[in-house]
Amino acid sequence: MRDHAAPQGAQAALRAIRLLKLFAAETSELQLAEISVSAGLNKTTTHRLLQALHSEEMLERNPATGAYRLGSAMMALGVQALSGNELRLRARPMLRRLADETGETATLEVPVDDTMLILDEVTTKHFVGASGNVGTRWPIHATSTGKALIAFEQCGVQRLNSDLTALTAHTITRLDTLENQLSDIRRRGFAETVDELEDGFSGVGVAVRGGMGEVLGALSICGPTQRLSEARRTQLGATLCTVASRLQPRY
Amino acid sequence: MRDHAAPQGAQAALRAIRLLKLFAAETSELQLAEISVSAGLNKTTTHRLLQALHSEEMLERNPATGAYRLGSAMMALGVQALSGNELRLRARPMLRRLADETGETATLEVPVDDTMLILDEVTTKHFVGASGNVGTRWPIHATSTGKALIAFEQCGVQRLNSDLTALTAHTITRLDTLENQLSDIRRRGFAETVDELEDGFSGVGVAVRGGMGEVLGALSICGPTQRLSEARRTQLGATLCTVASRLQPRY
DNA sequence: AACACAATTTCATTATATGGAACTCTAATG
DNA sequence: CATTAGAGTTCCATATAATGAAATTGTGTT
Repeated sequence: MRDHAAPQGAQAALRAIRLLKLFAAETSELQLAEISVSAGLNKTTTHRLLQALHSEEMLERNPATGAYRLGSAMMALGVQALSGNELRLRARPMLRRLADETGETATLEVPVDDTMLILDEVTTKHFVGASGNVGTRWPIHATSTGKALIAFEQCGVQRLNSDLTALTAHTITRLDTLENQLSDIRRRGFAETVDELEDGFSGVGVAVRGGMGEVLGALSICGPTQRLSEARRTQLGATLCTVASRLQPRY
Repeated sequence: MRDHAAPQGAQAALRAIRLLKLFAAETSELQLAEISVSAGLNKTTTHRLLQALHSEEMLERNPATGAYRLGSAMMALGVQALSGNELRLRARPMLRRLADETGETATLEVPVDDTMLILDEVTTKHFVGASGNVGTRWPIHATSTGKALIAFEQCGVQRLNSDLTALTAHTITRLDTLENQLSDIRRRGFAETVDELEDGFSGVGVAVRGGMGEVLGALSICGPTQRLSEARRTQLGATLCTVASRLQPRY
């Protein structure tokens, strides 16, 4: 993506993929006309690409309304992507321990465009399985994980547009303000979010690397701002850095 | 797909999608050369399409080997597809009841090309959550769910090639033999597999429909052949037909 | 019946996709 | 060290496939 630009000569393929991504939003069903507008593509072209996606079961259609939604092939590939994700498997026991030791919520997240996708989450309230936020996505600029990621990822900042959406009164909405934080994050090794994603919600995040040092995602510990004082956040940051470095494979 | 042919004028998009589908198999990482061969595409073309998929994070690369694997965007879309799937949500309580009442394993499955993807599964051994087979795919021709599906789905048989892979000595390997079963399945309302997928494993499956009668997937009850006598399978078939019809939304 | 808007189809033009060939990179071998 | 093999990447001319304007069909509402 940002460190690998889209190639010349694959416009149609890219357009199809970008159509698919429209369905990653909360709205599960979309009609041709709205898709065409959202994608900024001619209706005929959109129609043709949707038919291609439909013919391969990446999208299916609601027969009552004709609207498109993600299909069974998408499910199969998604499940395969998740179950093949080594990081997720390796991180689970560590997440659980983090949640135990801190009494807060621990998450593993990976970047998707300008968001962070929660891959796994362990809270102290339920130790059983994935909890409610797995699969949700949150803006990079408002999350500790997102900030940690772009601080360490090559060309990470390029994931963001110049206008950052305000989620609370505390959200950083200027790219240059955010960029000013990055060297500090790099120095300390962790990033923070304080009432930026949601009022009363704070978190600490660190980047997670693969065996060759490449940034794969991020870990976080998060909870009510009330409980996450600055001193505590610093402590949690140090804990997370230790865990992240243990999570990195050695070659 | 089979009832909707691939359009003219979307060759590149289709090729990209078909490359993605190569990663649905068990092998999680693939290199350019093998992908090119598997896809039957020129290496340059393959490379370009892979770059497109990579730039959108549908695929990511192992930096040590350069090999491609499914990426974070695939995970996000897959999770979205699963969580948006109404059938899965509606079927869960029924699956649990089925497993309780029968003492066997109950599954919900949807078709992906010539396979059935297990979307949900409840066994009597663990009532807690998804068990080990969710996300796995099995050949349509050897599963009760697959047979039930193609019996009722428009142009369902077109999902299959003329040569059906033998998994056991009992697997049906001729398309015409399988086609001969379909009218019987339609008459009875359910389909069976007996030692066809795996020796000692049998199942009963029924098609599941949406509100306009369109075939969405299938339900099954399965277990050791020893326990699933013909008489019992008939009984289970009737039970499944009742459940399937309760599962169908009414408009 | 008329109207509005959704979806689908047609077809001429040309932009984009294609693939052969060359090049670069990396690892293994003599 | 030089050579070889095979992986990945880049270049570029050509023609194929993609594009989109316009027309047609389908559906629901008044």
